[in-house]
Amino acid sequence: MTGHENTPPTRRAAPHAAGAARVKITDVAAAAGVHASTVSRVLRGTSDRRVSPDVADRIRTAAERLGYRPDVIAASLRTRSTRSIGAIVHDITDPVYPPILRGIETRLLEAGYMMVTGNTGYDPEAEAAMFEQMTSRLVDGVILGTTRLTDPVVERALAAGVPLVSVLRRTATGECSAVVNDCAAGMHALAQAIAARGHRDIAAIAAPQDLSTARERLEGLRAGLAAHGLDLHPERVVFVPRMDAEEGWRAAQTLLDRRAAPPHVIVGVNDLVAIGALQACQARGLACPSDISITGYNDIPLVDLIDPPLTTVTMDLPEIGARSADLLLTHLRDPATEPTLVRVRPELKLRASLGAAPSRP
Amino acid sequence: MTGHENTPPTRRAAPHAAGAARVKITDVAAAAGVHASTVSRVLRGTSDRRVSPDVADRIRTAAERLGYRPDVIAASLRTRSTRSIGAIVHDITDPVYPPILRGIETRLLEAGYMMVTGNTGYDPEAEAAMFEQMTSRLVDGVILGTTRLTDPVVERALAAGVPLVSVLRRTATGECSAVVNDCAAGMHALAQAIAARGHRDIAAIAAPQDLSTARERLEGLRAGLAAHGLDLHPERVVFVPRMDAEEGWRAAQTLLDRRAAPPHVIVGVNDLVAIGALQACQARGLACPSDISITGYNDIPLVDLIDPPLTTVTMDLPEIGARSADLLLTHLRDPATEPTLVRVRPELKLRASLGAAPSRP
DNA sequence: TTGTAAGCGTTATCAC
DNA sequence: GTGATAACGCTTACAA
Repeated sequence: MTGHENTPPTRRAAPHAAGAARVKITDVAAAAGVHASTVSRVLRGTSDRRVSPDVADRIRTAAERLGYRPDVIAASLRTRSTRSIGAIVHDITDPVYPPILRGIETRLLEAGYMMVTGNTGYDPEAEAAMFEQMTSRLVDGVILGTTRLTDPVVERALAAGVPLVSVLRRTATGECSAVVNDCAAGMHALAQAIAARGHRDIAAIAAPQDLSTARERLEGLRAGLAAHGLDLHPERVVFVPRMDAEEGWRAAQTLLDRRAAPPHVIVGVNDLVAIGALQACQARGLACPSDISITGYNDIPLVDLIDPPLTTVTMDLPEIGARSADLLLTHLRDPATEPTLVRVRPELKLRASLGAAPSRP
Repeated sequence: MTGHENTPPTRRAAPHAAGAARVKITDVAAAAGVHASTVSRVLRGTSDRRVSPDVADRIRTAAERLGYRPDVIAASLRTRSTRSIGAIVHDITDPVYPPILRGIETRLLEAGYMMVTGNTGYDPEAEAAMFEQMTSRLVDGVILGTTRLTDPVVERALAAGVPLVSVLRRTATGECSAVVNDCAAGMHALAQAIAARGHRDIAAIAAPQDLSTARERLEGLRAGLAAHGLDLHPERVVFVPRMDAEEGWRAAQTLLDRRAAPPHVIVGVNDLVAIGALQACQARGLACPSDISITGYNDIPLVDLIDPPLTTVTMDLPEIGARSADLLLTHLRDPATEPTLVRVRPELKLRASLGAAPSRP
């Protein structure tokens, strides 16, 4: 992993950009014997004004022959639209994001937009910086996957009139459009399954409550458990700063250290955390699910194949991405569109990591 | 994936101009009592001409007070640089790509560049279309993760003088810079481990040979096996069109159908394919590794936790991404830079999915 | 139906 | 040191 070797050169073909000057719209116009504006009208397909078919043909032929491709930057300067949008996420290596981004991109391409992506690593300052960068007229709108319940970036977007859709998470007041998973519903279903298996001592690894997902999952779990006469003792809840496996491991250690007896179940705020917790338990000699049950959320790839297969909650991430793109495109088309909240219903995936309650006290 | 040309112009979007007109450089100039060009000099920090400190201060204060942020599009039109680069991959939901993209983005942000991403779904036409879109002056250069051994996109980039670096894969002739994993080395190590465990009947699930990764892995495997007196019978090789789990499943079925006895080992071209094969074997009642061994490549997240843990080859993907970004930035700074090939050495990860040869014939 | 001309906001290149 | 001016390549009222 450390040993790199640089192989020197084959020979370079031609010098660089210095070469062929870009063919521009006036070149096409000259070749077709018309004015640049006519070329623009034809190639852009503006329907308000028609051009005669033969002129149009001549222009298209010339453009083709010269290999003309419009300079999108120049066009953007004039039209005030870059036909690209920004997507900001915490960490693209969190498996929950790629399917969402894929869904977004697919829909955007259909609409002729490009996608600019940015990772912020859970750093609010990086979130703000990324947003500023993107909205220096680089993008027409933003899809925000880092949204906090009260989010400075969202406020900034609102103040600056930047079209913005929140994906996966939402703000407290719903002043911007969002496409989210119904976390409460997912957690209710999970709580029901936990109660049905006779578990009484429930623990949770929760995440910062300024993210709607984290908050709704914790509250949903509490409410769901309460419906079956169960609760979460404060000693049985640990908060992690980031929702990854390493933090999950650490949190599980904390949980197990707090009391002599391990809990019956550890409910992870997401799959990565649950996997970290699972490893921590196994490292301490606790077998899952016979000694302890563990659950996650998101159903990321391969959690159905680990040992034991992880009980989790699944959702249609590409669909969530696609719908957020749709929503943003709607806002772009009509800035007066009211903020909308789209909830996508999740589905419980029962697997072996959630077993029957152990016969311990 | 192909039809993303023009959408009928619904209504000229008035991108984020909800109300407040953007403050522009002339506003700052007026507020500071200087000319716009002076503002530009100060804010941009061009060192060729010095501005008196108090004027500079006045300008910075005014800019701050007015909340001025330069219009990057307008600047790009003038400077001919957008300070963003494009990253093209087959499929961002393939876990091999996110760490690479993360490495690329980190390095780019440090250098003040943004990243535009695009997925092509293994479709050469989509690759070409994406490249054209991006290089309509939207990006200064491209990092290509879809590179084929002879690649029209690379040729196009060369002809058009678009700075381009290939990541993960490379072309046959090495006419463009590339940062790759040393697949042959990885496969040699794997072949050695296979031979050492007494396996004789080796099968492979290979991928299209127009990708350097696929070709080098297959050839590396062949060479590695040959070094131990083993070979790959043609009946024991299946090619998949895409390197995902579904195709791996299908390919394994094909392999198992071809002969009465299953092979001792199935070597997957990557982890996803190996996982699909593993599931297919298990579905047919073959236990891994007691009845059959299976190996992958890439060491994607969680393959160490599945049942059985997957033997695979790992590499430093963020490093590969970062180095490709470095290389592109170098080409951007000095277009005369010679094409360079960087090889990153991989490391074998021996896990339970590779066991001893079964005692069958 | 097509041409004319005025920008879009910034920066490079001159003057002064 | 600072200001004036002319692009950068394209789009779009408006004129013809």
